Amino acid sequence: MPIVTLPDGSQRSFEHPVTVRDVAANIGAGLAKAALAGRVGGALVDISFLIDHDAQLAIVTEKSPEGLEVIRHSCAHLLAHAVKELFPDAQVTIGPVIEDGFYYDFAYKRPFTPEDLQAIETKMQALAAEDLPVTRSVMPRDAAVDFFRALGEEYKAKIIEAIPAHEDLSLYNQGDFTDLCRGPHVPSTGKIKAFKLMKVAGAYWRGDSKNEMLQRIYGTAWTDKKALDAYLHRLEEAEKRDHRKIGKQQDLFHTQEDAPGMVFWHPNGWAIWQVVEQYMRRVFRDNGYQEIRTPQVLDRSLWEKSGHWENYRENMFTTASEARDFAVKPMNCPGHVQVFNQGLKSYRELPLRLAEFGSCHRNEPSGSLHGIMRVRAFTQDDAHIFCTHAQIQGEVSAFIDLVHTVYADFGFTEVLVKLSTRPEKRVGADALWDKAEHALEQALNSKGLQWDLQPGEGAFYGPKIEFSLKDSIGRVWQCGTIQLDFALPERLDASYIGEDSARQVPVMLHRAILGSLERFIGILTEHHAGLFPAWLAPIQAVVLNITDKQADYAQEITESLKKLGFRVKSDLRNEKIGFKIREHTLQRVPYLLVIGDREMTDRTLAVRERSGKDLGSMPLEAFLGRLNAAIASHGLTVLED
RNA sequence: GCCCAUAUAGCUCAGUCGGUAGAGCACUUCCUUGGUAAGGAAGAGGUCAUCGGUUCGAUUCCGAUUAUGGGCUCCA
Repeated sequence: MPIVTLPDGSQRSFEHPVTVRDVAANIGAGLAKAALAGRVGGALVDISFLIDHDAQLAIVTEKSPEGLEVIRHSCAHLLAHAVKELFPDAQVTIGPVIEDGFYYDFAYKRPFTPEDLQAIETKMQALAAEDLPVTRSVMPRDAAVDFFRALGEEYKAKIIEAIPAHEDLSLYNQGDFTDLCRGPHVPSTGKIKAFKLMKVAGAYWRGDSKNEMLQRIYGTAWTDKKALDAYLHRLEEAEKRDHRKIGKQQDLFHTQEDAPGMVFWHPNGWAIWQVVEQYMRRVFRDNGYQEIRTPQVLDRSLWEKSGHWENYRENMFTTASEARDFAVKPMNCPGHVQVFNQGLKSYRELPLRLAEFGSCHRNEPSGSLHGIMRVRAFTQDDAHIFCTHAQIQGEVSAFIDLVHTVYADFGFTEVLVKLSTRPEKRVGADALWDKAEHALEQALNSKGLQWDLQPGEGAFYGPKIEFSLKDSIGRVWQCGTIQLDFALPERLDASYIGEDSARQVPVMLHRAILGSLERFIGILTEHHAGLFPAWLAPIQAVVLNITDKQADYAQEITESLKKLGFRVKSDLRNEKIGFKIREHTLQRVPYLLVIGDREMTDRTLAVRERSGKDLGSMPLEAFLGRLNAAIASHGLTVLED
């Protein structure tokens, strides 16, 4: 005689065991129709699930995040169903829910074409229209292996074989299609109303590059057409702010075949770079770092000593001269240790913080290159802190504050933090790891920060903290990191004289805030959708004359602004003012300074923001006040656009 | 590196069922001196990514290479 407790605390008792569907119907016919699944206790179940004892129950509809997940999962099955109908000899593998949708991996003798995709989607729509009931059944593991093997589904059989023998498995059936699945699923295919297949791509079986390549079909699914359209619209918006597109439009940089994965910075892009670099240089200076510069190319023996030659040789650019092998540096740390090693160091000199805008080259796999976000030549805001074990926590703690300050200055207020601990393959004694992980944890907790633990994800030489920021459209970018290193100082013979006059090996902290400047500028570009705030904008203002009568005055204004250090240019072309305004607005110049006869007579400027807002005429000094305020605020308090 | 797709003017793209190509914008010249998102006219501009094959003939078909894009793997 189950008593069912609903989320609002109300209770209903029943004479017999009841299904989730029964309870929903008992509450109301509308709810019964809307029910997609149930949550009994903590577990998600089908609406056919039988409740035979007292339980907490929530009816899951499309209004809840779980409901949407169930729809997406069922949509993945619908995809597999359609593929099996159209391509009976394709084999199914797995089809999980992912952010915004789902995918399903298939093994098939030939690649799916875009036309296939269209046909599959049409088939899916037909199967959804049939509103086929989705039913669950249970089978012992070995029977399930035989069942799928009989169907010729080798991959599925392999998946099931990996499950312990004593377990029963649930199978879901719709029409002629049956798939192994934990569930739950929607009660019938008609509940899947708004979906679209997005793309087909290769994916390794079990995610291992040694395995064969399967074909993954990506799809998106939503509760209704409106939500689907909104999602597709979001994708379009994201595409509009693609840094590669904006980089071309605003003449920031280019890449070409001769230097894959390496960036040619144009004056506009380099202006942004300089702002970022000079800003970080100041951060270094104000926080006890000393900037250095180390060689680009170093002898092979150094890389052998550091261990890079052994582990990363494939990804290093090498060169040779006079019978010696060299490698272009993929990291700055070995070079920084060389600087540390010059002269005898005392514990009194620690912590020693050495910073470098280190230009590194890594021969990344060709398939992983992406615009300026993933490149082969990049520059980090890199620094290494040499310190004692006792200093670790203090240094990490100060760094956590610094990361947040810097991100806030760039307009990123939401920062996600992750702590990665010892991996299986590692160097250093466990006692050392205990201490190091503890120090990082303490530092995080002392800040009252929310953070996630990633067990086993640390580097082989030490644990690390990673900092990710969220951009204006909610995407997460991992940028900052601080990593403890117990191995490299020892390998490269770094030491200092301790209080006890004995030689000690310092701990080394690798740390970066922005990460790769190339990538960070890409992130900034997409974050701002090309509307760089005044402090970052490559051109901060353009002076426009109405007719060439005002050309001299316009030049004079331009020159005085340039002398004050602003990035300003004039546009004296024989064009109509509307034309010039359109061009520079499209170039996202923050301020347009229009000069006609009136302004020339009054010694003023007519100021227009790129948003189109007319600020009226003002003397140069008044504009300077405004520009300086906008720059100083980093665009964070002066709202525009 | 692996799978799939793509590569045509400075940019965005069309096109050629195999007979060496076209638009808009940009560019140059001329006219226009115009007050807040495109004034007008004329002109110039392409070894159709590279290399090879098929063919009387290839930008088009086939193959390879390179790069780019979307994924997968990787990211010290």
